[in-house]
Order: sequence, then structure tokens, then C-alpha cells
Amino acid sequence: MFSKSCEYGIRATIFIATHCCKEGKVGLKEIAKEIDSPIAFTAKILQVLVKNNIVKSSKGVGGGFMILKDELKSIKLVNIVNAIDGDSVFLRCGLGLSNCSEEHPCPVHEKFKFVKKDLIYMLENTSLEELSLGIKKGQTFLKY
Amino acid sequence: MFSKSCEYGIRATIFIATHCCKEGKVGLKEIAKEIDSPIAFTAKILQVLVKNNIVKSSKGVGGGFMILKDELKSIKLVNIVNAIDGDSVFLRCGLGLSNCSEEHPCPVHEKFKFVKKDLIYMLENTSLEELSLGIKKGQTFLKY
DNA sequence: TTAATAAAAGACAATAATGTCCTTTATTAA
DNA sequence: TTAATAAAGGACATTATTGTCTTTTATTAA
Repeated sequence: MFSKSCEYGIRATIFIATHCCKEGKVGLKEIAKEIDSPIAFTAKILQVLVKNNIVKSSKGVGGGFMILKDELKSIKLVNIVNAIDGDSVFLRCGLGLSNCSEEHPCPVHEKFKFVKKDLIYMLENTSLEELSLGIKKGQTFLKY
Repeated sequence: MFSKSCEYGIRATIFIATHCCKEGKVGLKEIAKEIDSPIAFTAKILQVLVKNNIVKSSKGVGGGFMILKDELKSIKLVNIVNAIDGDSVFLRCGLGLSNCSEEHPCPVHEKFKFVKKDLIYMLENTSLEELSLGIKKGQTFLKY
């Protein structure tokens, strides 16, 4: 469904969100440890998230990554996926046709439409806030 | 969503299905041309479909690929996807956790459950017969 | 039996995704 | 101002996916 980069990216973002505000910044090492991801690769992905203004970062002593508290509600899964994998997941034709459309549909166009709609709805309506809440409550997990 | 192999595989299977029975076998060259796919790569994918008993093949003069008419109804999209990409599309955790489950769910487990269910339902209930019918009627397309 | 045909099979090539390592830049505290 | 810290950036390595090419095997028709 998503690329590995995107999976790590989502997990990293959720972890950073759980540390939001009270504990301040989180370092790369801790993030990679807590989401069980390759540290250098995770760094690359975080750079993308920072460039897309989803995560804030600061260098130097006491630096690290954070997400503004008042953005937890407004940041949706779709924003993270879009930043890392682009919009091809939603827009791409299920059978890889380059010009698949209502006027020139592939054989599964109509069938996929509904699945895609569900996926997009879910991604657009799932906020970082609710995802991080599950982690904080110990109901959901970011590794293994 | 699916790998390129799987996209070509589905398109090839549908095309072969449209030639089912009356016109007999279809050759590799024609298949690749009609679904606009790299010919040698398509050959490899067809081998997988043949091994999985989705497509029948025969060598030599007048040989080619075909699908038995009485199997058009029973072959579902899920069979093709499974043969080429395996079942990871449906079973894999959305965030890549190796042991994601109801007891140990990732943060999007519950959210993905419904999307996946929709996808699986669609794949399990879409037959080659109905997909090839759209092509025969000129309502759907296999390339561009 | 031989020649032509077409898929099967295996080896190889190109590209993209994933992952690592090292250097640079910015920040903080001493 | 210097040393320590931590992210940013660039170059490189590994692996998986996609794609090509050549040889082999099976089938048919002459």
C-alpha cells in the first residue's frame, strides 16, 4: 500500500506527536529506537517531513524534532502520505493505465473507485491527535 | 497498490479472457501489443499465471494462451493478485509492523481494517467474466 | 524426420527503493 | 570563542523490481 519510507514516516510522526509539547523535542536516535527503524534512513524521511512543514526541527544541543500542539488536530494521515509518497496512491489507475478516467476507464475503474474513496476518506479524516492518543493510552503500538 | 507485474498480469488475463473459446489461443506478441506491455516481461508474468492454473498455455505452431470458458466465472481478481503479488496486499500491516494484530494493533489498524475489507471483498467478488465483458462491449480499455 | 513456431527457462541489465556512511551546518553551553 | 551536540546534506552501497536477451523444450505441419 505505502512505501517503506512512508510507513516509517507515519510511525515517526506519530511518535513525535506523543512527545508533543510537554517533553519538548525528541532526537533521531530515540525516534528510530522507538519505531524500530534504520536510523540513517529515518533521518532522510524526517528531512522530507520537515521540508513539508509537518514536523519542526532544530539543530544543536537540546535540538530534535517536534510537532506543534495546535497542529495535532489539523495534521491528517493524508498529509504525511502525500509528503512522502505523493498522491499516486489515490490518483493512480489500479491497472497502471496512464490516462484512465471516467471517459476512458480501465476494467477495474468503477470497482476501485469505491475502495479508493474509502481510503481517501480515512486518510483525510484521521488526525495525528487521535493516532497519538492510542499510543499514549497504551492501546496501540509503533513497533513489532 | 499492486506491483507493475500484477498490473500487467491482470491486464493480460483480461485480454486473454476476451479471446476465450471462439478465437482459441492468443499469442504473447498480440497480448503484449494489446495491453501495451514489454513483451519479454509479460512472458515472465504469463509463466506465473500458467503455473498457478489461471491461464492455460501450449507451445508450438498455433500455440498460445487461453482461459477455459467455464472458468471465467470462477476466476476472481483476488486469484490473479494472489498468484503474482501474494497475499501481502491484504494481510500486511498498513504501517509495516511484523506482528500487527487485534491484540497488538498499530495505530491505524482499526482504520485500515475497513478499507482492507472493502478491497478484499471487491477482489473476491470481481470475476474475469465481468471484466472481459466490459472490454468486449468497448466500455473499458486495457491500454493508455 | 525436419523445419517452423511459440512458450519455458535461465542469465543478464537497468532502474528504483531502501539503507549506510561521512561531512557540513546550525545551535547551545561552557 | 571553543567544544559538544544534533540535524541537514551529499555520496555511496545494497537489494528488489522491472525489463531484456538468448537458449531450450514442446508442438505442429510439411
